[in-house]
Amino acid sequence: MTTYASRITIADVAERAGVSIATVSRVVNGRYGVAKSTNTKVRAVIEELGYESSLVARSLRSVRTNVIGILVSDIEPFSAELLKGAAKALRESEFEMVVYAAGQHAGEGWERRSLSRLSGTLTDGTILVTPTVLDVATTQPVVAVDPHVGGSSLPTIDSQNFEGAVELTEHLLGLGHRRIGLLAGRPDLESARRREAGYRAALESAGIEYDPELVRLGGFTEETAAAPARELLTMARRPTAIFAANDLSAIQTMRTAAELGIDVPDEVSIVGFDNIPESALTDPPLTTVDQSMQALGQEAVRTLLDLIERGDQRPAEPIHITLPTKLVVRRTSAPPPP
Amino acid sequence: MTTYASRITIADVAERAGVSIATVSRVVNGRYGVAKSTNTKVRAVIEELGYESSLVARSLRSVRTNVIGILVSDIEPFSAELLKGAAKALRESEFEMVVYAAGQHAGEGWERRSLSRLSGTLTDGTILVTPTVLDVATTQPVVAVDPHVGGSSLPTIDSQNFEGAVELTEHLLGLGHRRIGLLAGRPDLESARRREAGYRAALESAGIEYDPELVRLGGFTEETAAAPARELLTMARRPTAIFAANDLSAIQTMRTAAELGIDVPDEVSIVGFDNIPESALTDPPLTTVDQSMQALGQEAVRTLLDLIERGDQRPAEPIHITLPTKLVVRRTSAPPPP
DNA sequence: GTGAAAGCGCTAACAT
DNA sequence: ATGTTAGCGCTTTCAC
Repeated sequence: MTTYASRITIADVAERAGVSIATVSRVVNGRYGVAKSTNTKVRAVIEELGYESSLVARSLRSVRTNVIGILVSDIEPFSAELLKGAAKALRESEFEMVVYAAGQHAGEGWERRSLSRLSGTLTDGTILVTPTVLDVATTQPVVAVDPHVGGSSLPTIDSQNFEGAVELTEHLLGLGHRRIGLLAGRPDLESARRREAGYRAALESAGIEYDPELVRLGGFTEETAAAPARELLTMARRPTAIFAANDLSAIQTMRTAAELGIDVPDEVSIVGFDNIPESALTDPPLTTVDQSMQALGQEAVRTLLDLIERGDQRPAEPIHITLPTKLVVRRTSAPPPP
Repeated sequence: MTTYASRITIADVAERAGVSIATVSRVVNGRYGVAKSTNTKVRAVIEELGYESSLVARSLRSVRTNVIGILVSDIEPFSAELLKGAAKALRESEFEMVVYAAGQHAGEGWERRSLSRLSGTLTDGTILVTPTVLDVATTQPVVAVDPHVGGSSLPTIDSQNFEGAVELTEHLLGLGHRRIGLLAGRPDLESARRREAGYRAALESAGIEYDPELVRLGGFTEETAAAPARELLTMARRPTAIFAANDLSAIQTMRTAAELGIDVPDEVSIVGFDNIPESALTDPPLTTVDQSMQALGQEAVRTLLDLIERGDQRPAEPIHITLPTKLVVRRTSAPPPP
């Protein structure tokens, strides 16, 4: 039942080495103007005591920390993939990263709160993942990934949501489907809107009239998708295919279909969007659109580091990078039942 | 080309509200002894200015931050899964989390460095993921997940590596394999050692002599596994099955087999360990052992929060939680060629 | 009920 | 070459 030891500070090192804390700081940061003998002695003490400067205290004082922040509302399949990509991109740099997950504190405007809590200190720049507000007063470079609202002045990275949705819908049309349900995301999310627009555009090109009856709001989570998925699946004239606006809601739709004893894909085709790893694990594996979440993360890091290097200025030109999507045909899509 | 705005601090709020910063601090933290009218006024200004206290500055001063830290050397499939689990467990608490990824700075002893940089400030406690050293002088509660060395005094969460390896090896034996190669992890990693021990124990029970010729060090990464995998696959008398010590090296082995034109599983069975999502995406999907990385994360969070609640003392009894593993038979394992 | 002031660990002038 | 000092933004006594 020992209590925890107290942390070793720069003062401990200074005292032990018989120098001032300023000197220790100089040694730690490799500044010029320290006698070789002093340097050696201080280094020895640092080693002996196992001292490591506190990122927190340091960041409070100095401008540059060589750490970037990635703010997510939660760590789920989408953000986890993105983080893998970000970490990969960071490996080639001198930067480290802190990920801040707001968790259940992620109510409306979590990104603004998290941003003010971390930015301006701790980090040299920040990546906002699927932020819901974008008019953040920033102290530092900020890059938004897949923001929930469009038309931002912030540098933004997203995917070809519209094109992907068109391709996916055309895939269903090509299989012979004419009654295609849409389990849409929330209308306040930009990516959801674009996917819905793609769905409508593809229908229109095929000369099929848009039927609002076949469209339900599914949100982007399993919880919110359950009820509307059930509605779609239990309609008198059931759609022969359902396009769920993301994989999580597609997976939930498959689950609901299973509960109702409806076979996928023989009785109804179900397709998603994102290509999270989990989508390949469903039974049968899900047909979806790959939006390369890792690439989103990599691109966001590259853009941010570039902005940081560039110094304390916003970019002259608005930055808006859109990455390609790709149809991934697996086995939940098939011709409609006769 | 605007420069970035400067951050709004407690002083800005105080000035605007015509009170001292101490009062603002009291309001922010809900302390007693603030007149109702003052409270209202200060809150209004906070709202107006969009002020949010800096986690960094706050943590420097006060003990409790309601934030836990998770230290990983990198974000890859294993740690990403673990983070998902941790985030899930955190949703039921009032805590938020910061993940610190050391990235390329993750040399020997990264966890000690990262720990001193973050702990004692910023966080109320820390989870160390696959740390290589364990004799950390801690200021706060620390929980280790899947540590690389055994026999630690730190609270530890890991999986039944031994039992899982036994079960996996018995699966191969049951299919009729007698020459089973092992692509082992590094001997300095506890989990790798346990898996190897399980492999040997299963062979022994089956009355098969251990053949060091069939064992190669594969490390736990795709890069390090490539060469030894090739050695195993190109031996004069090739093993009929290969047990790779984790999924990443198993996936690399499959890749190498494909390059050599060796069919999996008809000519050689390949199995892994971990059940990362990627393991189900290989062609054919990989037979492996599930170690429920998400559960590791959840359990680590629960243990840590418990320690934090308990106050500033180390637990009286050593904590060591071992989670069950489960064989996942997919399609890379089959009877040996005749 | 509120403000002044000390100080958390550190860096960056400014002295010497 | 080294030390002294002033903060960074915040919380917390201690006065009033």
